[in-house]
Amino acid sequence: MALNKKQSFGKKEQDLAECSKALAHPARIAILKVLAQHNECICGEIVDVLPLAQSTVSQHLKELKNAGLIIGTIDGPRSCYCINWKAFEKFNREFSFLFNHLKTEQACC
Amino acid sequence: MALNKKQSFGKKEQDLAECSKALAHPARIAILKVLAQHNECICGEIVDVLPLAQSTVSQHLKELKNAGLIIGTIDGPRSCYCINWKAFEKFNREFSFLFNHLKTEQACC
DNA sequence: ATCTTATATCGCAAATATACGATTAATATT
DNA sequence: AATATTAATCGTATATTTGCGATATAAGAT
Repeated sequence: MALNKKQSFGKKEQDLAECSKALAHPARIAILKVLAQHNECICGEIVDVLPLAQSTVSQHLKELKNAGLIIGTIDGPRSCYCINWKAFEKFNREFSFLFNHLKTEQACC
Repeated sequence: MALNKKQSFGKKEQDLAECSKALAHPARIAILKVLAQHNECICGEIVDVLPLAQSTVSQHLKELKNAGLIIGTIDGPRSCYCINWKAFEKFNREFSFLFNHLKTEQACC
């Protein structure tokens, strides 16, 4: 039975995996790309650009928000999203930290 | 129906997502950590360290291998894995490239 | 007050991922 | 040749993700 074994791992491993999971879909990468390219926040424009239904895009946005990778603010009847650069830098740092141990002295393979 | 819409996105988005997906489980992060810490390749030692069955670990290793993040060579009756640093560097480069556009001039949120 | 617009949420179906025990394959050891 | 060891694969159950239409919510326009 696929019981949840994820909790058996350390917090750092879980956090990194969680963050990676948020990036694990081309639609969410595409959303981030759009947000990065526009200096100002966007909302339903993302729906126009992506080949997905509005409800699906909304769900992807929610996942990115939950992972802390984007920030969403309500602006009248519309929502405004933008990238949380601090979270990205943290991700990058954690990522590098974990694998910067023996990069130089690789003995095999 | 959850038809595969992933193919509707660009190759770069798909590749990045694919790579991220490989990192999207704490077990696989843990495996990579073990491989990074040991200068030499490992195999069933990973099974001893992780709280998972042998078959499950084997499956995770396969996914990491398919994503190109690790390299596996057969050494007699045992298998020997190690990190593919080049793939990691490529991932890091792609990742940074995608989000290094407007990091500095953030106007909102 | 009603209508429009923008977005989130719900409910569902299909697809994928996770996990394990059992089995298989391949090599060493006896 | 028979046995033990190591790891991959198969079959299966369960859990999670993906995707959409329909509906709800919330604010602005008429």
